Amino acid sequence: MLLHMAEFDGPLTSDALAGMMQTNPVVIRRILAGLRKEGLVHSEKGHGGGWRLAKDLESVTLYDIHLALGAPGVLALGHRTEAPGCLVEQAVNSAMGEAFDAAEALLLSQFQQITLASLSRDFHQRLDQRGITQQALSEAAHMRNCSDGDD
Amino acid sequence: MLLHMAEFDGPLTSDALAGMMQTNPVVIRRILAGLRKEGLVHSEKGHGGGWRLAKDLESVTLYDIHLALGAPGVLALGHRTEAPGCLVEQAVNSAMGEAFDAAEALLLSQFQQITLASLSRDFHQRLDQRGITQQALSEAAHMRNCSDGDD
DNA sequence: TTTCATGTAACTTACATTATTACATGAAAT
DNA sequence: ATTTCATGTAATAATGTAAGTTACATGAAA
Repeated sequence: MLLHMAEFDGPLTSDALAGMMQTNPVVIRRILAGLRKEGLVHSEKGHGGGWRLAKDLESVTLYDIHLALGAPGVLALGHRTEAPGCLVEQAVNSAMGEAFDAAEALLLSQFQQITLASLSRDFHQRLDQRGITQQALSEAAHMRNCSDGDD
Repeated sequence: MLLHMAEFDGPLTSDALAGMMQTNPVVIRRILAGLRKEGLVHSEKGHGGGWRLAKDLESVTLYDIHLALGAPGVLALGHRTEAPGCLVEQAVNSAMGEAFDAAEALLLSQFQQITLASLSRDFHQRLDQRGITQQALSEAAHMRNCSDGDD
């Protein structure tokens, strides 16, 4: 979504973004409200209002976004109990916890390497390969980018 | 659950296991049915029936169990669409996919290092630290191990 | 003053997981 | 043989979480 905002010149409304992301405007607002708290986006009310990126593409990583989204759990396999009385469970949690921590650390360290700028470059490369000219970086072009595929 | 079975001398019924795991007997059967297909456990009907480990503790790793459970997704953050038309989404999926694959590979490689035997050793170490004698490795002892804590 | 857009709370829907019920199958004890 | 016990499995219900929706307040520009 941030990349879509990056391509568009001017603010994008929750409605427009909801159309791109195929979801509800309120869902967009909920998500972007979190990102705004971390200074990633900026919003304006009223006529000509909407959402706008607040930072340079080079300075925002997937890790920043992850944190801004509340650092949700990355691993689907979870320990049930935090401090179980069962010693068997303690042993299992201990061993799996180490493995989980290592995997999560690796994932997040990679997130820190992925900037919005790098993703944007990749996106434009794919655009060129598809043979679409750079002329129209308008909302219409965005819509096309998102619906031109096979879905 | 397999470690509980390892400690107990003789077959354990779904009911007994459900008590230990604080869930329903049918849930136990469903799970263990999957493990049985991979040869990890064995079941017997009727009087004196129940569930029993089918393999040596040294020869079973968390990875084996993971596979036997159907190799469920390990990562909670997922791509929505498999082959999206949106080029932005393609770029994001590509970058995140690499990070995910690396993290998952690391986690599973660690699972391969963790055997039931190693977990059992850790468990017995914790038992000793708690000062419980080895004398009673009966079901009663199991129940105590699981309820003696602070939960 | 109207229109547009965000800000939020409250509520509803949808989905996946887990739990439960019910009953069939098979094995051992009586 | 028949009763008892335990798994095997399908069908259904309950639960919890995420997503979607409605409604309305707030603020800004036309």
